[in-house]
Amino acid sequence: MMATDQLTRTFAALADPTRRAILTTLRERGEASVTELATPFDLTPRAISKHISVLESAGLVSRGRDAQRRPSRLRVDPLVEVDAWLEDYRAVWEHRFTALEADLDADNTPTDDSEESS
Amino acid sequence: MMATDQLTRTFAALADPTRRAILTTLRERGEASVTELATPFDLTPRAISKHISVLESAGLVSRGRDAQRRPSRLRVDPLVEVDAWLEDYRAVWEHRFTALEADLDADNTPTDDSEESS
DNA sequence: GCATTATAGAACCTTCTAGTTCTGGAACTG
DNA sequence: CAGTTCCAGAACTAGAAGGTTCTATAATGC
Repeated sequence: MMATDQLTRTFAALADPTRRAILTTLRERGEASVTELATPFDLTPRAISKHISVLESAGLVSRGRDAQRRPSRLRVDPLVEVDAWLEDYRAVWEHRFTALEADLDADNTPTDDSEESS
Repeated sequence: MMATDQLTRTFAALADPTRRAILTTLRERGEASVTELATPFDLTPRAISKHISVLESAGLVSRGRDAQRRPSRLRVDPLVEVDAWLEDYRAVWEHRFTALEADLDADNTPTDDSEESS
C-alpha cells in the first residue's frame, strides 16, 4: 500500500534481531543455507526461510544453488545506501562535536546557534 | 513481545518515509511543532503526532514545551548507534573495493577468497 | 524407482501498525 | 470568562508481520 521505496524496505528488514543476526553470520561465514542459518535460533527452518525472503526482497541477500541447498550470500548495496542516508546526520553530530571542542578551546564560551548536546 | 532492543526500535522507526521526512525537517529547521510538521503531508495532525511518538520512543526526537506547542528536536544518538552497527559491514564493502583495486593493480589476477562484487 | 534432504507454498492464527474520528484538557487571546 | 489553538487519550479498523503446521516439489544417493 505504501509503494515502499528501497530505503524503507532496507530499514524494515533490519528492524528485526533475527534478520540482523543472519546478516552477521553471512558476513562472517560468506554463505550459508537455510538449515545452517536456522541452528542458532529457537525457530522453525520455515520461519528462517521467510526471514531470508524478507532480506532478499530488500536486496540484502542473494541466493544461489548447490544441489538442494539454496545458499545465501550477503549483498551490501542497500547498506551502502543506508550509509549515504546517514551522511547528512553524521554531519550534525560531527558539527556538535566540533562545536563542543570549540567551546572548550575558547575556554567556556558556549556557542549559541540554537543547538545543545543532542 | 520481543523485548525490542534499541537498534530494533531505531530501525523500525526509520522504516517509514513519513518519519524519515520528519527527521529531515527537524535536521533542517532545528525544531518544529506537530502542526508545522503535519503541513507537508496528506495526513491528519493526529497521525503525525503518533509518528512523533514513535520517533520519541526510539530516542530520535525529544519534545519541549512552548505554550501550547510541543516542539520536537532531533536527537542523533540512535543514529550514532546505527553508524557503529554499520561499521563491520562498511569494512566488507571497503575490502571488496580495495580487493578490486588490487586486482586492477595486479593486472587482472583475480583474488579468490570466496567473494565477488556483491 | 524409492527414500532422503532441503526448501518453498498454502492456510491459518495472533499481534502489531498506521491510520481514522471523536472527545477532552491545557494554555493562550481578547 | 468565552473562544481558540495545539495537542494527546480512547476506541475502532484494515492490513501487514511473524510465527506455526502441513503439504508439495526438486535434487541427490542408492
